[in-house]
Amino acid sequence: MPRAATTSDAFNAVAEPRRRQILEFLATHERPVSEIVAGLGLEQPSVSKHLRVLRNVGLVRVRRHGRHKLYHTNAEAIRPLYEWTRTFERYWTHQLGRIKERAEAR
Amino acid sequence: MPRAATTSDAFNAVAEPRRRQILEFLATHERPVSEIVAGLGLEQPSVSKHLRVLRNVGLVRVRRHGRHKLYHTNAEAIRPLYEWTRTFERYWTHQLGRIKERAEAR
DNA sequence: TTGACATATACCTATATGGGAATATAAAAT
DNA sequence: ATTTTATATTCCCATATAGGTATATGTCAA
Repeated sequence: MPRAATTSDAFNAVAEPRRRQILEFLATHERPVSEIVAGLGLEQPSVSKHLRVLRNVGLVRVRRHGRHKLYHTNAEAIRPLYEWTRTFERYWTHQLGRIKERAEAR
Repeated sequence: MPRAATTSDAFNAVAEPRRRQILEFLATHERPVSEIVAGLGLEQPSVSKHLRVLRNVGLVRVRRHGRHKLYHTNAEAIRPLYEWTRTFERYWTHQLGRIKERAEAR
């Protein structure tokens, strides 16, 4: 079985560095594709493809404006990733947690 | 160009659901491979392979104990993911942020 | 309608899977 | 030394890329 599709969930979509860049770039304002191309120095078809993946998992939203399409990051979709990583917070914050953990392991 | 290797960074390693399960399972105590196999209902070779990926990106640590190998999650390696997702926090917490953002977009 | 601009899709290619089965390696037990 | 137990690795296969190039679709302008 091959790896899961990038369109299967936000975790997979975000695994690609360029897509993370795009999400950062679109977090503050909505922007047309051409600005992403110019801003990040990527090929236009490449950007469109990444946007498609991001759109499929709900990480970005679009609206038409004239002949442009304005994309922006939908932060809500990143939240589950945040929540998941956050469940490990206690394990890196308190050294105590680790020491305790090792004691329990015996 | 194919997708980046799962061993390239934590983002890629964590994109696989089973690996996330393993990380959760090994967060509290260290455990031998056999317990992961039994606990998550996966094939042993599959678990070994996932552990290899996780080890390569520093998401888990190992130590020998008799003929067992005890694995445990290295939460520190998850922290960068947490930090990255956290940068989007203001965009989902305050509705204000969004309204402001839309105003700026014009 | 025709042309120019903005995005999206199609097609091709090299590559990295992840699972399953079989086998290899390592270390304790007898 | 041999056997048993615990993990790791190898091989094979179907599949999903991500980039590049060319082309299609969509929308406004003249």
